[in-house]
Amino acid sequence: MTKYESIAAVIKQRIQDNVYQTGTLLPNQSDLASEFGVSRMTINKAINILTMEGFVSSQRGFGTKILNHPLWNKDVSPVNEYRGLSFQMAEQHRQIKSQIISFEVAFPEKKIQERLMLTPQQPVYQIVRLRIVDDDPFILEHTIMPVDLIPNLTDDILKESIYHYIQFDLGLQIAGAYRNIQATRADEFDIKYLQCQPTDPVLEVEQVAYLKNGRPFEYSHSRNRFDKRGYTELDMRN
Amino acid sequence: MTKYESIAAVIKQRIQDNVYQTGTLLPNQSDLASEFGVSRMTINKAINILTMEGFVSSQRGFGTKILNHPLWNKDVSPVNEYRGLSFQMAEQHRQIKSQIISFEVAFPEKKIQERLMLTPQQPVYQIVRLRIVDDDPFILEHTIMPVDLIPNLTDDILKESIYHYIQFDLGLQIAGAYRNIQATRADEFDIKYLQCQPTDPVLEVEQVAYLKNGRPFEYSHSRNRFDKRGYTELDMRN
DNA sequence: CAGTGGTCTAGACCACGGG
DNA sequence: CCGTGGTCTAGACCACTGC
Repeated sequence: MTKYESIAAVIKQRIQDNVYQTGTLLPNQSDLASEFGVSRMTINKAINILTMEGFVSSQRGFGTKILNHPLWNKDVSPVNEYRGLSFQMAEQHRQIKSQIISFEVAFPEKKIQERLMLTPQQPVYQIVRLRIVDDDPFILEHTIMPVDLIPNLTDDILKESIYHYIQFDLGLQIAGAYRNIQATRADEFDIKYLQCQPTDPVLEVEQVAYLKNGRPFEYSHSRNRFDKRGYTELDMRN
Repeated sequence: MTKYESIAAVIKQRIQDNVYQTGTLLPNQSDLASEFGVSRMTINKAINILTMEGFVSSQRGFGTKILNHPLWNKDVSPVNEYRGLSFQMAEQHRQIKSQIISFEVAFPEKKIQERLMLTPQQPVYQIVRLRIVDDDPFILEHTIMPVDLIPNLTDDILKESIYHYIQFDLGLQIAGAYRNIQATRADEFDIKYLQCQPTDPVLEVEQVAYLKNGRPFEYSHSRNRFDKRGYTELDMRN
């Protein structure tokens, strides 16, 4: 934990505790620097985090205003998506189960070779999992990962969290992801496993996720029941 | 344009011109600092931008690797969403027309009062526009904005770009937006104006956009034809 | 005008990855 | 071990806001 992260956490707590009230201004950066015994650049970095997370908004020549946060009750940590669904649900005290529908190894198709930067000879896992939250089918996930990057994947890991395995057991660092979100019609798979009607829409999230070393490690399609789950984001800038 | 923004632009250009090649490492930050005649912190800030935009990925103790960018041909500028659809389409040399379906002023409903932080007595515009790209119906936008924040809105502005008017004519600064993306069924409006079938899915983006001064200035629902438009994002971290 | 945040510097120390 | 990027400092200048 760096200094600016700790300071951001303290200020966030003060906002939540109404020590700093919504609609008012934060103390100026110099005063905060004195209070925390750090340089102003460090305060500036802390405030940048809070800006990205949507808690405050700064204006040169004016000050830093505390915003009425649209997602107070939800998770807005900067690592949001990369802890996987398991973590998110645990935070909301919801029970998640994963049913493995298929788990195979094969050589990648052309499209996958391109997306994951693979040769035709590099095998991939092909995983289909049904994520069940509080006993209701929620998301049908089709995941493809290179075997050489993610070795020794087992049923036990798939039933828990792949992301936990990648980050904590393999020690790999995740850089980010590219996503495309579409609405589509339910297909036979969705009808069977998500228990959709044939005329139901489905929210489809296509994702390619990358490691810090530059290699894509996951290509996935998440098919979400339209009445159970949306996709929420907070997009704030400096 | 700040120094770190210019430097980021130069480095990005070198990547595009293959002066720095995909998969190799960038020169180290000290060398770049010498070359550009700036301090290393400035180089660091420039590289942060490139990281957020998905061009490079840094690892402490190793270096900064140039990534195979998933969106080379698309717009990844950091102000992506805030220039509005008009600007995006102009960049792709596509023709956009806006048909005004309704444009009224009214007192806000309860839900809108909450979302836009208004009293029941503060009037709002209620705008419905059909965005037509290359002569095909594309998006049906329901937009609500407070009259006091966005004065003197006219038909002419609505046919062009509201975002341009807000930023350039009114001089307001946009902080960001909260979005929720859902798949839904087509309703009568969609069928009539987007020329959907009754069984077609629709991609719905609900958005609340904020100014830097903390006031929400827009509540909107964009209903996108499922076969014409998805929602794409690049989500990279440090 | 005084006060604010945004940027920038020239150093420094440290954590980490690789040989 | 060395070289890397990440952080941090104590200042400085500037652009902008509001009065």
